[in-house]
Amino acid sequence: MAKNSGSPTLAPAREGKTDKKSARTRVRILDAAAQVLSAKGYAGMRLSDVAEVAELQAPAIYYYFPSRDDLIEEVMWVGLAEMREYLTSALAAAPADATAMERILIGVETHLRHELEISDYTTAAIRNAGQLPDQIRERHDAEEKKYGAVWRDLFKAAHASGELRDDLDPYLAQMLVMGTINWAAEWWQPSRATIDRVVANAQSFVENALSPTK
Amino acid sequence: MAKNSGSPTLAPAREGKTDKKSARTRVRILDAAAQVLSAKGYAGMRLSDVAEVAELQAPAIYYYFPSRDDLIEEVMWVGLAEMREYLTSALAAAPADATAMERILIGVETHLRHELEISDYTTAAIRNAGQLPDQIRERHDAEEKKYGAVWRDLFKAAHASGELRDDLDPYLAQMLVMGTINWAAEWWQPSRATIDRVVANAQSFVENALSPTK
DNA sequence: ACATTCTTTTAATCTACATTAAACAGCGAT
DNA sequence: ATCGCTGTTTAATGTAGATTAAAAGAATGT
Repeated sequence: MAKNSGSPTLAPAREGKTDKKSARTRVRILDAAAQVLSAKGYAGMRLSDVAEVAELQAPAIYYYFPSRDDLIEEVMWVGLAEMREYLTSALAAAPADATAMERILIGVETHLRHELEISDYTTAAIRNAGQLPDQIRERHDAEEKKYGAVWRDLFKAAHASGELRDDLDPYLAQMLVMGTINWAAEWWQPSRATIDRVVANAQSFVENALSPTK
Repeated sequence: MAKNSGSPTLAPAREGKTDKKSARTRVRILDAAAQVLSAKGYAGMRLSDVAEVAELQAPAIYYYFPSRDDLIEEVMWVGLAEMREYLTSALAAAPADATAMERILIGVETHLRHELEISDYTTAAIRNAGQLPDQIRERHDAEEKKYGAVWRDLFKAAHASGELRDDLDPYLAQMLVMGTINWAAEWWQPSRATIDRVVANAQSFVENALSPTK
């Protein structure tokens, strides 16, 4: 059930630390929190569980995070923020003459790969987005809006260039695509299909879902 | 935020009661629980919150449900079970010569309409499916499997009759479609689009996503 | 009016965490 | 070998919230 490979390298931006030794512990706690948060939910995430997964004692967490809520806030934020970084840099790397649809398919791939690799962060974010106390929710909502905006532009462009079937509302089309790819974190298991296969199927699915029939 | 219109008429099957007066209170509690469960999650659902929404005192809940977990189990179950009933009866009502794709689109419509109408039950089920204690999870998983099986048959049929593009894996295609429609409960708001519009867009989206390009 | 069964309320319990306090261990520099 | 800092542990503390007990309050039939 533990699915966190990568390093949420973004996180420590706030602190001025570029250390290595204890910074690793911090990440270990963050990963553990993502895992437990995803499995038990906002209210169900016990610090003792996080501690167990991170292999230390609960109060040690307070050395790195001022409170349980701060820890949760960071988990909720990391997945999304990283996701947006990946997406924007992937789009930036695309050839300048890429069509809107090609860009959307890049988005599908980037989103899926990142989502499935750090799925604890993703499912934590998905399942708990609605359950957060207002204070925590703010930062998360802001980040989510930023991420959504990137996608919105892609769909606007596709609509403008006639790459979107005209019986589809661009906003609804975007939401339907987001569902297609977000939901993957809920069902995907390495044993059922490789990430490559999922990506290929999703791209084909989305492209045909959106494109006008010639 | 309160979105429960219909009557989870299925529920009292277990008890031998066909009453009216207090049965209404029971439903009120169930609806309230769905709402709170969807908003706060399994661990975050306080009986006092449920009580407040249902407009009674917390201990009164114990008159109708043996424990918090039993209440939750029933909420998790009702949405799914009703959904399957709707789906199977809608499919049964379809003309005998309906194509596999037509049946899938019936499924899309049925699922979306039911989901968006009783969305508290749906989002509760979606968000908490992974967070339940094993005991509760069982019944839910069983029901989920039954529901998934209905869909699986639809996709098998579509695959067999060549109505599914052959670069799509039937299993993955099913999951992608489920994502498209399940996710709607997370973003849909009556203010953004009517249910009819959502249904129409989703059907068009799914049909083109799946159908071979002639 | 009264007994009986349903329904709901207020007043105790009891336990599981988050958080805080206090103490301990490693370790580099002096 | 001792000081001071970083990181971690064990031992309190406090509170929220599920559950249970006991007591009212309706409703219904007689």
